[in-house]
Amino acid sequence: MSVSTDAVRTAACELFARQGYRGTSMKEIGGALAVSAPNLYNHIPSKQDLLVVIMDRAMDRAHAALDEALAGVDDVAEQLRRATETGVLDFLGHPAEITVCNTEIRSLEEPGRSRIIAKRGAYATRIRAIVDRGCAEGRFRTAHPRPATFAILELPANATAWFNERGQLAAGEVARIYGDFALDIVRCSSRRARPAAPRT
Amino acid sequence: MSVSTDAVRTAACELFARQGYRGTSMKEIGGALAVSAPNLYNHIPSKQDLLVVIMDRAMDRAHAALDEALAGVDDVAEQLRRATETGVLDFLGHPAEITVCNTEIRSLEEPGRSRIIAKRGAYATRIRAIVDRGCAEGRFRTAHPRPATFAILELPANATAWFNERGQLAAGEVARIYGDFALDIVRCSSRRARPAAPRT
DNA sequence: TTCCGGAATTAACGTTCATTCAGAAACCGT
DNA sequence: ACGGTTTCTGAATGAACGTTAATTCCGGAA
Repeated sequence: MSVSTDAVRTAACELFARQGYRGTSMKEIGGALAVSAPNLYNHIPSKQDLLVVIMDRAMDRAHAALDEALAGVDDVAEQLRRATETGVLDFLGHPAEITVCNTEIRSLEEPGRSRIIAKRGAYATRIRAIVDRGCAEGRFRTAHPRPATFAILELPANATAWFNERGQLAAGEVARIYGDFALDIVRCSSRRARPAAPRT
Repeated sequence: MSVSTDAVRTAACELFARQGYRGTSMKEIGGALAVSAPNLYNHIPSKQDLLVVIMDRAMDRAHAALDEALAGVDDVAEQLRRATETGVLDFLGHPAEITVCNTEIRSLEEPGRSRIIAKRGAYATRIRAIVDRGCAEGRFRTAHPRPATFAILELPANATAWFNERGQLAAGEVARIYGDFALDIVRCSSRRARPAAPRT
């Protein structure tokens, strides 16, 4: 059976996440697929392209997940909760991609770099808009929407960092906990009641 | 004037933060000091040693800053606030060191790696102890002290990430805002009143 | 059976890198 | 002005890297 383009990207993503882009050689990526390094070039144009495509897809997936999470939701507190929960679930479900996104932006070369940074910025802007609306509507009482937005944007990455150290919590519970953190950070006044999670 | 060991470390730290450890060559480090690459070896034993010492010192400084911040403070909420504020101020004051600490652990080789990871773990344990005590005393009402601790540990790094994008806020204000975030996250019931900061 | 195209390999190229070494240059107390 | 020490450089080394080239292998279509 032959090596597929996606298999190369998956193996590369795993190695990039663990060792970094520059710390991973084409030989290692090939080795993960029991294949020689030059053979990879039958399936992908370059090492840099691997990185760009991995990040591009992860960003698109994050945007799509946010679209779906917000569809039909009007309450701004519920929007923020869903956005955060979706982010956490997306991150927990694709830890390697996310690690690469968070640590290898500096390994990107133009023109991919600008495009991916723009996508990341667009995501931040969408979250920021929710926070601002919550403040405008008086639902969020924080006096610092900008720092709060940045803190919230980092929550999913934070969940990824320690999740699975021990397997005590299910992903859904983690997502709910972090959704609460987000509402705590903006000082949401009235939030919808949720069933209590077990103490962790 | 001759190149000092500390000057090499400072220049290396700046470059490591911007380009990554593997993405920075000894020639570049020398170039930053207007000096040849081989000459660096008259002042430092190896490139890896640069990374280890940078991280080691940053960790020691963080521990010392926490010592000082907690000295003579008994109230657990005030402890958490001071710990967070001190962390933010330390990070904002040494952004390059912190960036290196947060992104280049994977570039560490043994035996330095284990030692530095242990120091990082000890710091996390100290913060965790504060959160646990606050919960035990009933001051913190969060049902999830473990995730809360991890979220709080990331706050200083988060502040560093966006600080100075525009110079609107002074470091002290940022520290106070993040101190509030920490208390929000653990759901601290009664917190000491603070003068209001300007809206951001 | 023949033939073609993709998948794979080995060899090789040019580059970059960390590090070593031998010696030049600069500095300093005398 | 001198001798010794420190500081520095250019040349060189061996290894690793991304990538290209030439070639072999194999499965399926004609």
